[in-house]
Amino acid sequence: MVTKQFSGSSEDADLRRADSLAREIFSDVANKWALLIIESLGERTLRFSELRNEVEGVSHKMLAQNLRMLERNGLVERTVHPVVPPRVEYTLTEPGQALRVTIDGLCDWTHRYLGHIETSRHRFDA
Amino acid sequence: MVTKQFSGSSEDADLRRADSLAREIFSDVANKWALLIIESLGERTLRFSELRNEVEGVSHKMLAQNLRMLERNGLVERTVHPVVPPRVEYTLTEPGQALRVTIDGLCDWTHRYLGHIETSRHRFDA
DNA sequence: CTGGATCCTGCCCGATACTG
DNA sequence: CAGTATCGGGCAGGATCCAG
Repeated sequence: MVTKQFSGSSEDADLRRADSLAREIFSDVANKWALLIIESLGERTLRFSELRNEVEGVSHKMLAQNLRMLERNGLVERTVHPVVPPRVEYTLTEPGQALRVTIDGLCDWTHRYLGHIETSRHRFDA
Repeated sequence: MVTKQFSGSSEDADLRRADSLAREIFSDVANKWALLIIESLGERTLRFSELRNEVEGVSHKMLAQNLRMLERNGLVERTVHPVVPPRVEYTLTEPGQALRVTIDGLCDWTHRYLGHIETSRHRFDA
């Protein structure tokens, strides 16, 4: 075994670690529910139950799971009001807002090419 | 049973159909492999086996599956050269290129906030 | 109302083998 | 080389129940 690192230097290791982290984040973010949640939040502050209504078709479990994930990554901020019944509010952080901008781009793209895609599908299915 | 439509007019039906189509497209596109494939393609033209090497970690099956899906939606163009062994090349269409631009934004975002996210995770995990 | 924990089902996806 | 079909294990995700 070698004491020194392989191809050389800890910079390579750092780069590899950053890459794997980027991949991880990419996997977290590139999922339907996360994107829809962020898009629904926009610049508003919403409660859990409100989000449940906003994000069409999301289950209780998926919403909770993704919100925790987004909170962990620092994309949403979770504030608990010590009242009964409990009131918990979610809002996008600055990184979250930045991400939302790119998601807006994705939505724009979807609507712009809706027609192209529909006809392309029809042709393909024949 | 009613002969007339519910809330009225076929425009509502059109809107609902467009929405469901948009959701469908969103689900197709908001998936890790599709995004990575599009990003890898960029403005190049690549063969199946080349894509297999480019997109780190993708399986034969997932690559074929996603390529068919992208082709169906008209985001990639598939050209078969009638030689042996067969040579099949993939390239982004104009809608595909447009989508790639927004994905680039996503990648930029990822790298810009890599640090934020890492520290946020660390704090959260405590 | 928020959000865990648990069970259970269906499907995703990897491995493999087979055609052109 | 490119692509499809099949099988099987594992995990995603819905339903439900409970706790604070």
